[in-house]
Amino acid sequence: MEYEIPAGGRADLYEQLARIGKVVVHPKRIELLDLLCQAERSVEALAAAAGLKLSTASAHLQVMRQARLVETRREGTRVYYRAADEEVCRFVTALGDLGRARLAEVDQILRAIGAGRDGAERVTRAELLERARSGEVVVLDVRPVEEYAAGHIPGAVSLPLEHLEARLGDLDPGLEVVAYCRGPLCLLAPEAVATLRARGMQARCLEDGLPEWRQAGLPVATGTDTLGGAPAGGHETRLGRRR
Amino acid sequence: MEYEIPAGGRADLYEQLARIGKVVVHPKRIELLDLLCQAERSVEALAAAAGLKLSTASAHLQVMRQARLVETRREGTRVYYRAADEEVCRFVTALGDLGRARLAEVDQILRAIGAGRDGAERVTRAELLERARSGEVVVLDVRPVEEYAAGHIPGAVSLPLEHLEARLGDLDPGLEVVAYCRGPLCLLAPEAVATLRARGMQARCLEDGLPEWRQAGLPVATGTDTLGGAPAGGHETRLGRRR
DNA sequence: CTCATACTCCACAGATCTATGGATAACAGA
DNA sequence: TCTGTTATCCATAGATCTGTGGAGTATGAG
Repeated sequence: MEYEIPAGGRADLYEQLARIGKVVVHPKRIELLDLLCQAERSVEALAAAAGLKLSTASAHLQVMRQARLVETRREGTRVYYRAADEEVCRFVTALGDLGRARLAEVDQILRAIGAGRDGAERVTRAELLERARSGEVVVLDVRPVEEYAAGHIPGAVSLPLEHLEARLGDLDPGLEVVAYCRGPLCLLAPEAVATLRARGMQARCLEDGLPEWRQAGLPVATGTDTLGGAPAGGHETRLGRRR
Repeated sequence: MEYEIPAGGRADLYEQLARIGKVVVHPKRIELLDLLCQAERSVEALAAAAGLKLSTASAHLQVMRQARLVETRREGTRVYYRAADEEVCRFVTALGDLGRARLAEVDQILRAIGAGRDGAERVTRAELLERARSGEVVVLDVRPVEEYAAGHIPGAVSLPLEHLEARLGDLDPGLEVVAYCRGPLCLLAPEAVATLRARGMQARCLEDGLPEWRQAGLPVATGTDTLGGAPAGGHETRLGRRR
């Protein structure tokens, strides 16, 4: 059921753009797209992450595919979806930015849930680059490991929020921590920072998340060669002292 | 009928963003928003421009207002709508960019209608700035006068496409013309350039349109102090020799 | 070949959206 | 106050969208 090539004039142009609009008219589709901007995932994983039945998730994904915003890759019996293009992530970012700029409710929700910028200034990308080079800070990627593997700030350490408590002792108390997550609408990094500060550690959030980092043209590393969140090889690894 | 403040958690966040999505799910609303990114207009004018009945246009505008993407100003018996924010225009631009990047149909339509980049490279903003400073080119704003009045490139001359033929003689044949319009999805400038070239004149399109110019942080002039498109004060004015 | 897994497709009922004509409201001018 | 203009609101019928369970399909393992 491919889209036929439109015959008419200008009107069709906006009709085509509305195909994209159709994707972001449903909250769950925005959520799915947001997830896909972090890393590719199977339908099952997406359904679980967004709290959807499999058939429903699949249907949503078809809508996104018809708008060409996502593409698929088959691996055995499993189908992996991914954002089709960097431009797609830029669009999702723009949507989030617009939401924060225009909808007071968005800020209210963020604040209510706890993303309150509790007095803490965020670290700018420029500042992080400078301070990371001189080894003054540990950069913590608090997203799930799959997302870290799909792309992360070079030199960042993967430590998913769920494992933070367990590995607190491995963090060098002498170094400041800079945590980042999916972006300004994501609460992982703010929560991590709150936890760390409760223990008296120096910690701040990075402005925005990985997608924005990538969109800024900064380098992104892939793979999970570093110490993962799930302590695989015992606990003798010490975070924040790499080289 | 204001929106109630959401109580729940993360889910509401995407629900809020979907309010914005709701605006761009309908082709006519995208068209209206696109128009409003150029200049404010009355409901009547918008309805006419988009080919809608008054009541239908009003309904669409209400949707856009509930999403806080547009604001209104009353003047006598007439209500003027405008884009609420520069961020709104950025979002519309991002939508268009995504459409051109992902939907082959969009490019096809543009090409079919005649926006074919007929071999002609477009002028970059940087190049225009440089060449305009040395007075080598005439910058032509071929959008309707209202849009020119609402904002234009400083030094640009307003000459709506519909009046181009009539005022061809006023253009200095020795200067190259750079025409611009609403943006990459707009056909006014390409048509103007085609017309000029058919007369053997040197003419090129500017890359993108005024919204992108503004978003690039470049200066924008308002008002219509210059020679308008409708020859008001006779024809003795000669275009392209301003100082 | 058979079975299990991971998806996609389908039919359908309930909800939501759209366009439209006419009623209502706000305002300017006389 | 009365009238004409401009815009919003309302009821409604027809179209489209959503979620769901179950049937159908592709792939891999045994």
